[in-house]
Amino acid sequence: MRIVYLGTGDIGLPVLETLLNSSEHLVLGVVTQPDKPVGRRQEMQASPVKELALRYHVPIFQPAKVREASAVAQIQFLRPDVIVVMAYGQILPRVILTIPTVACLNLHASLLPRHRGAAPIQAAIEAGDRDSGVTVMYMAEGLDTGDILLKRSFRLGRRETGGSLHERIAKLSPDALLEALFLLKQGRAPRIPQVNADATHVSKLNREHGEISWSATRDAIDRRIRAMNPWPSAYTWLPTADGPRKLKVFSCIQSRRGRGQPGEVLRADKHGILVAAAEGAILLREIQLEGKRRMEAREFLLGHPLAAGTKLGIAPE
RNA sequence: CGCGGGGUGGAGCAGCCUGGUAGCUCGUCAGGCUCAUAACCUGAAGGUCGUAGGUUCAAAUCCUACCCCCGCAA
Repeated sequence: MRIVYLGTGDIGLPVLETLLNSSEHLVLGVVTQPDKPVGRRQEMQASPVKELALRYHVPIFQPAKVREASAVAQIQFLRPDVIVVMAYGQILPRVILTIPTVACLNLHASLLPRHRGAAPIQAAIEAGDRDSGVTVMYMAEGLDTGDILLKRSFRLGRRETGGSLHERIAKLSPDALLEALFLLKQGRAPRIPQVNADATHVSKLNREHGEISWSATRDAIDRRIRAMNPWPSAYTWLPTADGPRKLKVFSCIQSRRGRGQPGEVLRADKHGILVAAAEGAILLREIQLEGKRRMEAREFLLGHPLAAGTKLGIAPE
């Protein structure tokens, strides 16, 4: 089929690459977000999707707003059978949804209607979901409200992180899409409305979502640390002579033992830094002080002695 | 020129402001203690102090330029 791909995030790379290599399908063009200044030096950087499209010499479109008439006209001009959208980063106007002759599909990184919105991967882990996966749906005007074509799911691991789940979904998605396209071609693709009553919504993540609340349960803290790893990463505040400094936490182990004020360091030794939660405690394993590299807590303690009783999580004024 | 922290034996850090013997915790190696050990004791090896210039009798420390790592911001 003739396909136009809209995407920016790297979670869609396996999907796009599969389409590009497919003999069944033809990628007519790729629409992705404009290059943006990025990093400490604010250098312009292309999206990973653009890089991939460049290697395959596929026409690339980077409208500031896809709703602009010129952008819409360009997509129309390509005359796609199917539009495939994954992690594009802009809401599509109705006029685009009606361009493809067969279907306008979106791949969403959750089992809809659960976790509609911008950060479904982190949400699934933080919520403690048993399963996650990818949903292929027909796009509608609402945010992730379209009818479902198919879903692929799997069980979440006990130590699943945002990063690992992101990768699993990325790898699973090409297969889900190929099957959806196959069903469409055969004319027997299902169209299952979402049960709106079961829907949950997740807003776009910002950094504050990563702040650890030590008055939460140890399980909630563990889930947050795993969900935010590696981005935006969970963090707390470490008191120093120069005031509180941000301490990122990448991994931890729940501990049933230990009692103290929430946020209080109970012990700091080669096993890690044991911090009291509302009930039980959390053993910090892999951490990073701002300005420093990421390292094991054991390593960190060699150069930063940490006395029991120190209170973590007190933000600067 | 977006803001800020940092580069010191293999690892993590102190020392720099107020130039003048290279320090701490750990690791490594050897020996000892022990039924035994990731524990403890004793000893040893290992450093162009990011790079290149400059100031000085003397630079890890002061000045200049550059390279690299990281946090914020996007």
